[in-house]
Amino acid sequence: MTIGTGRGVSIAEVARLAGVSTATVSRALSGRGHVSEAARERVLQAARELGYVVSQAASSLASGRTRNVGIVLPFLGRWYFSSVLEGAQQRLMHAGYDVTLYNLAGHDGERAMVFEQFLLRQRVDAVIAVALELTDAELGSLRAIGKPHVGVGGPIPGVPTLMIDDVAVARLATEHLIGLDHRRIGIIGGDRASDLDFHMPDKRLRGWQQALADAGLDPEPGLIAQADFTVQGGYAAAKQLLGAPRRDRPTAIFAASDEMAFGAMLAARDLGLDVPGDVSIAGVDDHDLAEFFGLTTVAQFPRTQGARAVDILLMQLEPSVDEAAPADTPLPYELRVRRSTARPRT
Amino acid sequence: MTIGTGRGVSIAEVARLAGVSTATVSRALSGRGHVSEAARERVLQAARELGYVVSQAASSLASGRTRNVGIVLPFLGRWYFSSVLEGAQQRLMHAGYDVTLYNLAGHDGERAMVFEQFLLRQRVDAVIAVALELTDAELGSLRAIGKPHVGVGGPIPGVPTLMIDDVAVARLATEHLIGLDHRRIGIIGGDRASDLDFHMPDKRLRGWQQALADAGLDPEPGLIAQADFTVQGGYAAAKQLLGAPRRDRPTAIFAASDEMAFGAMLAARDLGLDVPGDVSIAGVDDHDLAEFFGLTTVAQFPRTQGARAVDILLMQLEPSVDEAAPADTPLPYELRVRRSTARPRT
DNA sequence: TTGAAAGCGCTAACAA
DNA sequence: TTGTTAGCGCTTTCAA
Repeated sequence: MTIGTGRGVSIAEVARLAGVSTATVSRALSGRGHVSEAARERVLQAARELGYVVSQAASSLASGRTRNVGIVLPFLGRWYFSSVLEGAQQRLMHAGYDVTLYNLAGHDGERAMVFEQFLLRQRVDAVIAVALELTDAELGSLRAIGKPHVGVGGPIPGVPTLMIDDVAVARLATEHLIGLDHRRIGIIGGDRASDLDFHMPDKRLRGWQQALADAGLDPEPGLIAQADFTVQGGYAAAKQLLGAPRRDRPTAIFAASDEMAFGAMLAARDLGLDVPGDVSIAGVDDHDLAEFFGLTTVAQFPRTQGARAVDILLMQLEPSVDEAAPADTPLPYELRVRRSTARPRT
Repeated sequence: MTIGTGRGVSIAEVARLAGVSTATVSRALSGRGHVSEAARERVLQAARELGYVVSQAASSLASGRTRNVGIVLPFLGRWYFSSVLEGAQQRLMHAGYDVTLYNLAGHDGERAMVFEQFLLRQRVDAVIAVALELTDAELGSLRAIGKPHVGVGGPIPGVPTLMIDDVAVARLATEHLIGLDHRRIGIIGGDRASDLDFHMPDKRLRGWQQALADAGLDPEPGLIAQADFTVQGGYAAAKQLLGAPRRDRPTAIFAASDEMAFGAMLAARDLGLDVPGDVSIAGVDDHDLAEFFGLTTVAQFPRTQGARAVDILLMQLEPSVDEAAPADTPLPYELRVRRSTARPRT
C-alpha cells in the first residue's frame, strides 16, 4: 500500500498499472457499465496492489451521489433509538454507505442547523428520521432536494414510515392482562412532552382503552398515569397508581415502554408489593434488560426496523436492488410472557 | 430559497448576485483570507437570498478537507459510549463538522472494513476512537494519512488520549468504603473479554488492590468477581460474592461500573440483604440512573470527555483555534456519596 | 467494450 | 483587497 502521499492513490495510477483508461477503472470498480472480464480482473488487481480507495469527494462531485445517509434522532441514550441506529448503520456499512449522525438532543437551534445547513444539500443521499415528526418546512426541503427519506417509529405524513401498530401492541398487552382475569388495569403512558414529536403515546393509550372497553371494563382516569419514558418516570408514576387505596389500586399495570415498566417493578417492590403476586406488570419493547427483570412485554425489533429502513432507501438509491417492495407491510411484534404477570391473587 | 435544481445553488450564482468573484464569495463565507466589510455584507446577503449552502464534495475535493470527523466505538447501547458520542457530536456540529459513525458492534470483518475502506482515505479529517485499542496496523494507517486522531477512554500508545486515572478512581471508591470501616471489600471487575480492547478493568482492579494493601487488608482472590460491564453480569457476580458463607461474605462491594453496581444492588435485594445495612455498594460513572438507585459512585463526565476530544482535534484542524493546549491535563472525577454506602452493621 | 474529454463546484496560488 | 485560473479526482457522455 502506498502511503504518505497526502491525497492517496488516484484512479489514474490504477489505470496506468492496469493498462486501461480511467473510465474503465471507474466502471470496473463501481459495477456500472460493461467491462470485459479480463479488464475487470486487471483493474481489481491493480487497485488492490496500490491500495486504492475511491475519493468520496471526487466521486460525489462528479456523480452527485454521496454514498452517505443522514440519520436524525432525538435521543442517543435510550434503548430504542440506539438500537435503530445500530441496525441501520450496520446495514448501510455493508452497502458501502457512511452514516452521518444528527442528534437533536440539544436545543432548538440545533434542529434548525441540521435541517438548513447539514441535511439540506449535498451532504447526504437520503435521510432516516427516527421518531421525529417533521415540520412542513422540513418536509418541504427534503422533498425539494429530492432526497429519499423514510421515518422509523414516527408518523410522517406522505413519507414511507416503519412503525409498529401501536394501538394493536397496547391492546395485545392489555388483553394479555385481561385474559389473566385482571379487572383493574392501570396504564403508564407518555406525558404531553413525549407526545409532542411523536404520537405513539396517544396510540398506546387508545389501545389500552379499546381493550378495556371491549372487555366491558371502564378505563377510568384514576387508572392513568403519565411519565416520560424513563425508568425514573415509570417509578414515580407507578407509585401514584399503586399508592391508591386498596379498592382503587390496580392489580395490573401496562407500561407503554419497558424502561417505564422497570421503574414500575422497582416501585412495587419498594412499596412491599409482590410482582406478580400483588400486581402484574407488562411493558413494550423487549429491552435488553427485559429478560433479566423477568418482564412480560410486547417485543418490537428496532434493529430490524433500522435495517428495513435502509432497505427501502437502497431500493430507491440503487435501482439494481429491486426486490419485491416490502415497504408497507406491517412490522412484527410479539408478546413475550415472563414472570412479571400472573393471575391476580383472589 | 431556490429549490428543485437538483444540484443546488452554486457559488457562481452567489458571486453574480453579489457582484464579486467566486473567490471572494469563498473567502467571505469560509472566513479565510481578507475580505472587505462591504463585500462580505453583500456576499452574505446574496447567499441568504439564494439559500446557498456550500457543496461539501466540491469543497473537499478542492481543499482536501472534508469537515467530517469519524467516531469509532465498540458499542452504542451503553451509557458511557452514547454519552461520549453525544458530547462529541454536539461540539462538532457547532463547529460546522459532520460526524460519521463507525460502530464496531458486529463482526471482525466490520472492523477491517472501517479501517481499510472507510477511514483510510478521504472520508474524514480526523478520528475519535472511543475505548478502543488500535492495532499497530490501524495506527499505522491513521498516521500514514496524517489525520489527527485522539482516543477517549482507551489507552492508545503515542496518541493523545482522554482518560480518567482508572487506578485512582478505583482507589477513591475503595478508600471511601475503607473509611466507613469496611474490612472485607469485594470487587466486581471486568472479565477477560472486556479487557481485551481496553485495559481499564485491570487498572480498576489494581486501584482496589492498592487501596486494600495500603490499609493493611488482604485483597484475597475470594473477594474478586468478574463480569462484562452489564447489569446482568453485575447481578450474577454479586450473587457469587454475597452467596459466600457469612464469615467470608464481603460487607462492601466496589463495582467497576455503575451498570454492574445496579445489578449488584438488585442481587443483594433478591438475597434479602439490605443495602447498605448488610452490604454497601459503590460504582464508577455516575450513570443517569445512579441518582435514582441512590448509588454511591465516582462520577466521570463522558459528555465532557467527548467535547474535549473535539477541542483537541479542532486545534489541529483549525490553526485559528489556539487556546492554551489542555491536552494532557488529567480528567476530572468526583466521589458522589449516596444511600448505597454506610458503615457496616456491627 | 473501451477511451477521450468535458465537466461537477469549489479553493488557493498567483497576479494585480 | 480582489479577480483569474488551474486544478482537486472522479463519472459519464459521446464516439469509436
